[in-house]
Amino acid sequence: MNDGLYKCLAESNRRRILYCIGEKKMCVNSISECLKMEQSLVSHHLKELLRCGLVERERRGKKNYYKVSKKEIIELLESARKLGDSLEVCDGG
Amino acid sequence: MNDGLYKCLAESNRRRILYCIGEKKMCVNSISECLKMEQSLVSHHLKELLRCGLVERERRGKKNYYKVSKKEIIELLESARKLGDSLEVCDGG
DNA sequence: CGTTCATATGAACAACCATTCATATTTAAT
DNA sequence: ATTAAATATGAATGGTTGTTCATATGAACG
Repeated sequence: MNDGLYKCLAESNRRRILYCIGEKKMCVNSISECLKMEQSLVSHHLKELLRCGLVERERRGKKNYYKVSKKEIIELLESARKLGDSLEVCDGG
Repeated sequence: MNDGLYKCLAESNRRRILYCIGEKKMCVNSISECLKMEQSLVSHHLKELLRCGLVERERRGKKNYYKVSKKEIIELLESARKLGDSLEVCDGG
């Protein structure tokens, strides 16, 4: 069923992290600063992203570098965003 | 930000409903029977799908017919499924 | 070893969400 | 108007999840 992927992408901070990393490799601190998010929160989310295979980790010295594991992930985010924009959200009524 | 789309797709029963409807138009009862889900549950989920613009409703007599509002939605589900399958999920460790 | 930087972890809490049950609304037919 | 069929709604509940805070782990270096 692979609920994990969907659940993972459903969280806006996790999507922000993925977008932030993009095609680079980034350590936790950089992501944390870049997004102005608490370090521990970034860490928690990275753990979840790792668990679902959306990012990969590369330990180097003190720092841990993360990268998005497949370019298709960003592409998926892009098409979802476009699709989302094109939908007519119907609120209250 | 349009969190709605992602949140909506993150729920497996809602995805099942979308897949079930596919390119057809279906009334609540049919969906309910087809997926062996309680009528009220289907109704609740359809309401959410409607709210996010993922389905559209067509009232006809007693019955309400629902259809997936854009074919891109099913396509997105498909690519997400494929991507999900290709990811190496890393559990406990 | 002790210290510092970088990251991970765990507990606790609040907010959210899916499900169920019971009931209301709507439409059509008699 | 009554009844039945189809769907919607609301309250209640249990479970999940995001966030924070405090603390632990690990790695490098004096």
